[in-house]
Parts: sequence; structure tokens; C-alpha cells
Amino acid sequence: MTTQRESDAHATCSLVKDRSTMTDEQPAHRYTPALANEIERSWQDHWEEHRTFEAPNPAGPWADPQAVGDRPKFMVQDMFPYPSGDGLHVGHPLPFIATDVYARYQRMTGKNVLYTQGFDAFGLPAEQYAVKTGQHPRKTTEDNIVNFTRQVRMLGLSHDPRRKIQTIDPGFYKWTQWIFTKIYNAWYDDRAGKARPIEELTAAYESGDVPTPNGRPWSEQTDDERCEAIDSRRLAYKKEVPVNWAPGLGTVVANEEVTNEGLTERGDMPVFQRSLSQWMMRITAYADRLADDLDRVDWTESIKVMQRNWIGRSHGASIEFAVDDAHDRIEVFTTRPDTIFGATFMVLAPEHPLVDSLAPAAWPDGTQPSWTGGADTPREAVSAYRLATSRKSELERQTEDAKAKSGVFTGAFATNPVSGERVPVFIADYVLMGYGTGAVMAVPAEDPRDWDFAKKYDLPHVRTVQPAEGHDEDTAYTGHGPMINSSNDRVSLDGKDTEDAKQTVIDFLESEGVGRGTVTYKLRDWLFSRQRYWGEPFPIVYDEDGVAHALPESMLPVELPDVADYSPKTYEPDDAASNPESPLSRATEWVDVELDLGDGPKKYRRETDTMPNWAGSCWYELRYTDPANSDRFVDPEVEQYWMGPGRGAGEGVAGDPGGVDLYVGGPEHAVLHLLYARFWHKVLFDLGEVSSEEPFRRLFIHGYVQAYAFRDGRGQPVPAAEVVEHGEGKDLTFTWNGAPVSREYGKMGKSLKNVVTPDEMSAEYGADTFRVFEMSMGPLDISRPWETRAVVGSQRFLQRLWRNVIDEETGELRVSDEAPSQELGRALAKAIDGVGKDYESLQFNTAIAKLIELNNALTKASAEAPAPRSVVEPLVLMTAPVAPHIAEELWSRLGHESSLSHEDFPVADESMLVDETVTCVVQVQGKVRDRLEVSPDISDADLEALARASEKIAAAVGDKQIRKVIVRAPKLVNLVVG
RNA sequence: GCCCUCGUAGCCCAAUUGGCAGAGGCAGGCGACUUAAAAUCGCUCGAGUGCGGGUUCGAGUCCCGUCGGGGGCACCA
Repeated sequence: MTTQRESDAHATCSLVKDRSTMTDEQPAHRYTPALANEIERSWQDHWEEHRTFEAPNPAGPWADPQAVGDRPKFMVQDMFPYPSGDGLHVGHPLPFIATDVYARYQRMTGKNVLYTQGFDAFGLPAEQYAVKTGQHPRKTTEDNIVNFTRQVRMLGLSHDPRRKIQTIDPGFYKWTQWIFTKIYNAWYDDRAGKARPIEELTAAYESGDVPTPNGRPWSEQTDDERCEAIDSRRLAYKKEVPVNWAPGLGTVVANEEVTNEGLTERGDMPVFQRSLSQWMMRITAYADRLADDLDRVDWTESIKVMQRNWIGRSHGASIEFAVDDAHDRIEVFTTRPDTIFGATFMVLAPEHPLVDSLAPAAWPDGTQPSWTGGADTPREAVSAYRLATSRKSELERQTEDAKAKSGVFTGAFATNPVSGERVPVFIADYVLMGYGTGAVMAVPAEDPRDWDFAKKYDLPHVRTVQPAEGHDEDTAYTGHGPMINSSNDRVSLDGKDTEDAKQTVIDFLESEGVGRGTVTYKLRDWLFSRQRYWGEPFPIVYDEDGVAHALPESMLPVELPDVADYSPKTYEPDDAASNPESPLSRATEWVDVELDLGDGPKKYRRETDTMPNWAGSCWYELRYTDPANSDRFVDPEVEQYWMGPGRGAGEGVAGDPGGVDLYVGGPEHAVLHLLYARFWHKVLFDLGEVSSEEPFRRLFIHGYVQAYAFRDGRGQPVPAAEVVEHGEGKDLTFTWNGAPVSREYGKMGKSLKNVVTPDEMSAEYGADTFRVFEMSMGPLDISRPWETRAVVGSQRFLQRLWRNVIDEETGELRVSDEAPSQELGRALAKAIDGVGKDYESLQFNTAIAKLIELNNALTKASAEAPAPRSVVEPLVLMTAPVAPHIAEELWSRLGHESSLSHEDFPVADESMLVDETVTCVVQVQGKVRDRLEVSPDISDADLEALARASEKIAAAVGDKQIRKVIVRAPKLVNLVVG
């Protein structure tokens, strides 16, 4: 297939019918919303018919190297949208319009631009709606996609329609499943710092390169042990993990879907912790690379910070404390090994495995009454405390007042390895089993949590960091300062700063054999199973022994079967003993299969869980580049062309990891989606499947369009559109139906009764006006409130632009071939220069201001004579990215036969950018005292002389001495007197 | 509680990145057109940058503190 570019020589002068029959309320050819809508629809049809926005590929099924040519490429996209049943409000299109403006601008700079938008179409809302109404989720999802597509088409986005993929399409999820099998069949080689195919693990076990889990040679392992050894290293693996089980819903819910009260967000059903065998992804293997490679991508800094915090890499030490009368040692992790001389007690998580063996039969000497929890023996105290802890959900443990520390003494003592002090060992629920080693050395003087605990249980503290002056002696000191009270006869930290002390004590502990420097992460492995219907089936079957097998590519896709009932089996809401049952498990004909996986036909049982919503969005950008490929998930040459390192925005950038040139999305995906997608991409890179190391080379986070909502006296939201405003500034008040209402600021939403839709805006003003307004409201990365009444400003701009080209009365073209005045020429050059720079840096609000400025100048100049074509044409071209329909229409009426989509963006006449004179301000003591008109290339000395010669300046200086003169030619002179 | 982010005319936002606080838009005012109104057009008014300190010849811009809006995380040792 070849891509037909704009060869539409038959394009007519105008796509719009004569409107002279219109009633004469206003000029017949005014740019009204009705005319705008007509123009918009016809150009949308035109673009579609002429395949204007199709981007040719260099290879693969759409290979068209000739059309690709030697143009630079550019790949820009929005985050994968979920087609919600609620439809779009005016906030949703903000990023879409922004990426479209940018894509259109890039096309006009001669680039081959890949810009499209598919659908992340699996997901819980469709399934829940299906459960409620009995409609198949595919039906509701497809209906939503139709509606979404209609709303988005109206905006005139220049997507390549051929690339609008959907995750629910078996042709797409075949490759999602295939990637899963690649991950499943891979292990992470720490020495090489990358993932490798699982066969190489077998070889490494065989050769002894990698030690087996039980230490015996590979040749002596049983088949089961070998399986076990391999499974334990896979990047996708099964594990028993605690999940949130809601019997009333019959489903497992994510942490985010549980309220602070421990109920489900939907339906207020009780949630129970259950242990279930789940698929996990070993993302922790990539923790270091995911953190380090953030330095190589061009992302909004705040998002990098959030990802780093989420990964939570912390450097510290693990230190062993010997326990009295026991062979066991307690290993703690700490980020402050420097404070170890201040460790006056220890705390273990109640679940810590050593607790049982630690607790002696009787309370030892020195046990304080408050430490026992009222129990007669340590063992009783420990089991009572453990029971109390297990009754609390994780949520309760977190939401309870963190200051109210509790715990009990285990009856055991350990020895501080540096001070030699005997320290009591406690258990307390403020220590978490899941982080570090589940045990801490408590340093009350430098840790507020340990301080609280020490106060409550009357434990001593020793300051080891000299607190800063003015520090409240009754609190822990977490700041920096010189070390104190930190020496024994072999090592001294006293006087050292924190970093130096850390290194010194780690060296000391290592030489003593009781500790080492370590790194820990907050990042956990990724739970990848869902007990739901509407998701990608796993490409996994289990044999009669329950052993998992990944299916070969030839058996993919594993299609999601139609089932009679896709609702999960529900139970009494408080039936804690019930078990989740995945909807697919009831599709017995699908579940039980006979397959030949290489050793003859055998019976297998399919995995009945499905993948989470994230799966499709972990690699969809790759599929955008080659969506029609049925042989591979992406042709290597195509991937290299669109996403390879050192290309596009990465050209000439040292250490460029490759990826999408510009990715625009909301901060709500700062962590999970972006981290998961980076993880998959790195696995694919390690396995040699892609040439890029990162999926998104540049990430831009947009702000939200927010809105005011109003509530009446009872706190009920009232329709925002009907609220009346009174007064201004601080005295602003609001009423609805005459009654006072209160205003709040936040998201737009049905429940808040403040939704405005792009449909309404298009109908009332036209899509171009809406686009211009959204882009002119403010910088893209800032949130801003919606204000419908301000839209008219953008409409006036386009109306004036129209009027500068078209006679409103006759509909005739109204331009001249006269050269523009010097002034107008300069205004044009400045606008071209500024607008281009603004588009390039995503500053669309200021680009539009400059377009309006030029248009206003043109309006003034053309009051008598028609506007010069040499100004009108560049203005139309520059307006095209933000208001493409009207620009196309004017371009066509100006006599051009094909779309302006691939016209060159205007180039400024450099000579016109320099002003003849500039205003220089002359300051005395930083205050402006005079202004001088000077030549832009005046020398510092001349300018200073001019300034000193000024009468106003002489008056301001008076009889004071001029001490210093700062000259910044040609704009400023500042005289310092005194 | 911690982290990120933003506070500039009545409102939304600019400001060559430390150099004249105003580019653009809304609202307001005046005028033109109109029997009138709307629409349209022209002109116009308007803040010393949330608050308090500091650095500097010079601060909206940099630093410290503080208050307020928005977002994220949450006993992570």
C-alpha cells in the first residue's frame, strides 16, 4: 500500500456553499458559529478523504520508503484514553488539542509526524455496567468508543486514522499476550544487569555460573527442583499474596478502591484480607535502572521526583545485633547507621519470624510493668499483641493516630554492637514486616517514631548528633550536626558530619563482620492478576500436575470467550470465608483444552484470571508505529525509525534512550502507568526486541481544566450554570434561585453539576474557537478554571481574521498584492519569530496572543485598503495549528489548491527583527528617572555618556557622588550614588 | 505529617530567565452603527506581584520563613 499525499488538484476554491440566502440580521458572510460548523465538517471530510494525516512507514506492512524520504520524523501522542461512558467534558480535550497543535506545527516544519490516538478499552467500569444491565462489556465499550470518536472528530484532531488501535482487539492483545510470554520466559541476570532468555538460565545453572537455590549441582537436581529453580527466577511468577477480597461484590479490589473505612468505594461492601496465588511481575529487578534512567529522559521534574520516591531507593546499612542466650542475631536495616551509638532498644514487627524463639518463659530482671501489656509471661504478651495486631486491617494500622505507639517487650535483650550496651527487644506494629528487614534499631534521640515509643515505655535516649541551637530538647532531632557520644575504644565518630560518620561506621561494622552497606527499595513487585472478565486472558495453561506452561506464539491470541454470565459470583457481604471465583472459571468449555505443546496432545486447564488494565498501555506506543503487522508486535526497522535512540527530539542528545518524542498526559499517571510501561520496555530492550531503552523520551504533564461548583445551604450541589454572581473581588457572593450558595473549586463532574461539554462549545462557538480558547487560557502545565463567558474573545479573534481576508457583505476575497508598510512588515516578522518559538516550546497561550496582536495590527492597517496578501498568508499559516479549519478555508479561498497541512511554516525576515531605535531606561538607585531613544547597537561608553548628559538624571543625582555605573546596552543604565 | 506545584489588575494570564510590571483575552466605562436591543467596530480605565524578612546597583524572577489553592504519598527505619 502506498500513501497518497496531498495530490488533490481537484480541490475547489471553497468547500462551503454560498450563504447569500441567509437572513440579513447580520452580514451574509460573517464567520458565525453556523458557518464555522459548516467549514469544520467539510474540512474534516476533506482530510479523511485525502488521507492528509497518514504517516508513511519505512518498512513493515505499510512500507513506503519513498513517501518517508529523508524528512526528519516526529512522534507525539496523548496518554491512552479510556472510553468512559460519561463522554467528554471540556477538560478532556485540553491535552488532545495541545498535541494536535504541536503535531500540526511539526508537520509544517517538514517532519514526518506520527500522531494518533487509540483506546485503552479493557477495564472495570464496562464490566460493572455489564453486570448491572446484562449488556456485554464489548457492546458498551464499543458504543462508548463511537461516542468518543464522534466527540474527538468534531475537534479536528489530525490523527492518523489507520493507527487507532484498541486493546480489546484480538489482533492487538495477541501481542500483549506474546510480550507476557517473553517476560515469563526471561530472568534477570544481576551480573549482566539485564534480562536474558530463560534458556540461558538453564545453561548458567548447568555450568555453575549461577548457583542453584539449594546449592547442589544442576546434574543432581530432580526435575521438580529444576522447575522450581527456574520458576523462582522468572520475571513473571506466581506467588501467594494478600489481596482485598469483597465477598459482596464477588471480586478482589485494588487498594485504591478501598475507602478509609475499609469498605469498597463502589457499594460500601466490607473488605477482607485473603491470601491468593497471583501472577506477579518482578519489576523490583529493574529498580536501579528505573531510577537511574530518569536522568536520561526529558520529563517534568516533579514526575521524576514522584517516581524516585515511589522506587524509594535508600542507601543504608544492615547491622546484626547479637541476642542474649541465643544463637540468632537480629538483622536491622537503617538509613542512619551513623546514629548507632544511640540505639537504646530494638523493635521488631509483630510478624517477625524470630519473635517466637526470642521470648523466654518468664519476665527477666529489669522488666518494667508497663512493658508487659499486663501479661504474666513474655510469650503470653507476644501472642496477645500479635492477635490484636492481626485483628486490625492494614488500613486501621495506618489510619490510627500514629502518635499512639503501642508494643510489648519480648523478654529478650540484644547487644548494641558498637556501644556494647544491653538493649531490650520489643515488638510494635509501627514496624512493618514488608520493609527492610522488619526490624529496627531504635534511636529515640534522632527518630521521632522511636522517640514517641521511648517516651511511652520509659526508655532512655542518648543524643549522638549535636542538635542545632534552639532545638526543642523534648523532641527527636532529625537534622544534621556534628556527632557526639559516639566512640568506643576501636572507633570514634565524634565530631564527624553525618556522611563521613556513615562511611566510617559502615567500614567499621564490615571489618567486625557485623554489618554492611546496603540498598533497599520501597518498590514492590507488581501484582498482575485480576479475578475479572473484561481483560486480556493469560497465555498460560496448567497441566495435570498443576505446572504452568506458556503458550507458543502459534497458539496466540488466547481469545476472551463469550460467557453466559460475566458477573463474578457474589456472597453475603460479610462472608469472610468465601473464595473469589473468576468469571472465566465457569466457562468450562474454554477452560479445559487439549493441546499439543510439543510432547503430544494432552489435557490442560487455562488460567482463568485476566490481566490488569495496565497491560495494554504498557506497550501501545510501540503498536502505534506498526499496527497492521501480523508477523511481529512491531517491525524492528519501523521501531528503530520512530523510536530509536538519537533520532527525532533525541538527535544529538548524549545518552538519549529513544522513545516517543513528546508524550502528554495528566499527573494521575505519574507513577503506575509510566513505571509499568518503562519496565516492559526495558525488558523488551534487554531481550533485543526493541532498540529504544525508554518508551517516552520526553514527557509533558498538563494541568487540568477545573471548575467552580456551588452548594446550597444543605450542602447539595446546584447547577453551576444557573448561579448568579454579585459584587467583585473580596466581596464576591453567589446565589441560586435567590438563595445564597457557597463556591468551591475543583474537578468537573456530573455529581457536582458543573459539567460543560465540548459538544456545547462546538455548537455555540465552533470547534476552532473552542480550540483557540482552550489553548489561550494559560500555560499547558497549569490548572485553570473554566469560564464559558470568556470564550467569546477567541471567537472575536477568528471573526476578525476572517474579516481581514473575506468581505463579510459579498463573500469576496479582500486582499491586495501591495507590499505592507514598514510597520506591518516588522510586526509580521516579529510574530513569525515569536509564534514559531512559542509553538516549539509548547507555549500556545503566548503564541495565540502574538497571533491576535498581528491580526489586530492587520485590522488597523486594512481599515481603508485591503490587507496585503504577503501578511495575510503567513498569518493564516501560523494560525493553522490552533485553528486548522478556518485556516484551511481561508487558504483555499486565497487560491491554494491543496491543504496547508504540509505547507512550510513561515520564516521571519531577520532584517526586520531589529528595531531602528530602542528605549533605554536610565535609573538612579534602581529607580527609572529618564528614557532615551537610542540605536540598538550603541556602545556601553556612548550610552553612559548620553545618560550622564541627561538633565533629568543630573537633577536626580543632585550633588551626590556617582559611585558606580551599571550599563547594559542598549536597554539600561543604572547610576549608583551616595 | 512529608513531597511536588501555583499565588501578578475584578477574572484568566504575559514579562527577553536578575534589568521600564503589561503581550493577549474576559468583565467594566465611553463612543459609533441601530427606532431599540443584541451582535459588530473604535477608544478607554485598571495591579507594584499573597504576607514578612534577606541577597543585590537593581527582585514578580534568587534565598529563608509564613499563609492560601491544587495534586501526590502516608509510621519506609
